[in-house]
Amino acid sequence: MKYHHGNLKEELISSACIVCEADGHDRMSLRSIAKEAKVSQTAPYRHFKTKESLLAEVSTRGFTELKEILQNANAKKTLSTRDRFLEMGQTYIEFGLSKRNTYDLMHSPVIDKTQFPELLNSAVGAFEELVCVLAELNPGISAKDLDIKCIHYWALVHGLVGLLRNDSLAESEIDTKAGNAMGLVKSDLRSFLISALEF
Amino acid sequence: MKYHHGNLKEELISSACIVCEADGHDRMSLRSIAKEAKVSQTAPYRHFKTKESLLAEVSTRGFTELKEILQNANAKKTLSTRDRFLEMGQTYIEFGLSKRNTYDLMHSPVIDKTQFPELLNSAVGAFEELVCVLAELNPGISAKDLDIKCIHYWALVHGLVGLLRNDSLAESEIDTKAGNAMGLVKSDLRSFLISALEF
DNA sequence: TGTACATCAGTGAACGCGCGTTCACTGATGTAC
DNA sequence: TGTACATCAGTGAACGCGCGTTCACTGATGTAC
Repeated sequence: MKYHHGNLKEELISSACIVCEADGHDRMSLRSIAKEAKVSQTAPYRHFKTKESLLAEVSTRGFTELKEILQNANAKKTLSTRDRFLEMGQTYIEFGLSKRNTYDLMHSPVIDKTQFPELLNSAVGAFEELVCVLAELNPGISAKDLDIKCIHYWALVHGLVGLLRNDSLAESEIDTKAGNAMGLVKSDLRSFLISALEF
Repeated sequence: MKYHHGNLKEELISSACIVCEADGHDRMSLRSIAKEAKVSQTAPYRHFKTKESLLAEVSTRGFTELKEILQNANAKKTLSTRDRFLEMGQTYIEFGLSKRNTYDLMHSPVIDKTQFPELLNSAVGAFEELVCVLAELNPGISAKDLDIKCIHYWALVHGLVGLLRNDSLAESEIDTKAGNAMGLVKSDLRSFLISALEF
């Protein structure tokens, strides 16, 4: 099933991922994606009804990748549950820092997740990886307490990504408490996680 | 020192705050701010060199307000230190949820904080309110451990704001674990904070 | 197998829009004598 | 106190730009007979 280009739909999605990470989801244009894919600016409309539906694909890819790397971290069965949990936290934060613009898109309200079931599924999938390891780490925990723990640690790593990305504080020339503390955390993320996760 | 309008600079800043919260910082335009202030679209240029410098003022106001409400929460001297800390956490989260677009601007990279010292100061001011209460709550703690605790709790509430705002998960029609857990936390924020803050 | 036709992926020009910013201006306010 | 002038806040038209999307098209591919 090859027409002209071959597989432009796929090509457009990966171009969109590249452009999103390069320019940021609020500055990326459909035109720049088309250019990246080396097709005319109207070609995407053969495969995506709107710009939003293409962005939804980018977001879905992001969540799918996040889920996979979390699974990989949790799959290191030579490690203790505790160490796998730590590994997942670190993995999550590194993802958020290295793919910051994609991470932003994933958490941006510009895409209405309820209109893209596949996107919602991939987002929930990443969350459930956290549920698994926390259930293993806390045997016999009630469902409600497990839920609360999940949100707790999710909020912690999500928030940390947000703070660490804020270079103006982290790398502030001004010698402030906030700047100092941020540098401390950034330079030894693992130690921070250990103390924050209260082991 | 009243010309024509009187105090257009102030008026523009408060109009900008209104428009920012209404439209979101990435969708607000200088033109709409001018319209809100009932002046021509070029009038702002008499008081602000660029759009960015006006946005910096909005962000500064946000941090200043945040600092003030945190101070107010911490000033309720009839409460125990623990309860004041809880109060501050709740206050922070409620601010993030009720002024979500302003909160976004405050954490957005569109404004280079290092170019607006007053903005940086106000941001650091809010942070220092957290330092105060945590120092009081943990007498004799080392400076380094205090820093780490600050980042820890700041990340927690910051992350929670991010998650709770994500309505597609929180109010998801689909009956997912993530949706359930989020609803649980949202409906009783205080209980969640108590368990998350590990008292 | 060859031909006529239908389908459909990709093109290039054009649309209308909102934006930040510039510019020459007007007219009110402040000031020097 | 009155007048002439300088200052400067706010105006309205215009600029150039990039954007999402539409449209009529072209030309390659697939299909029926």
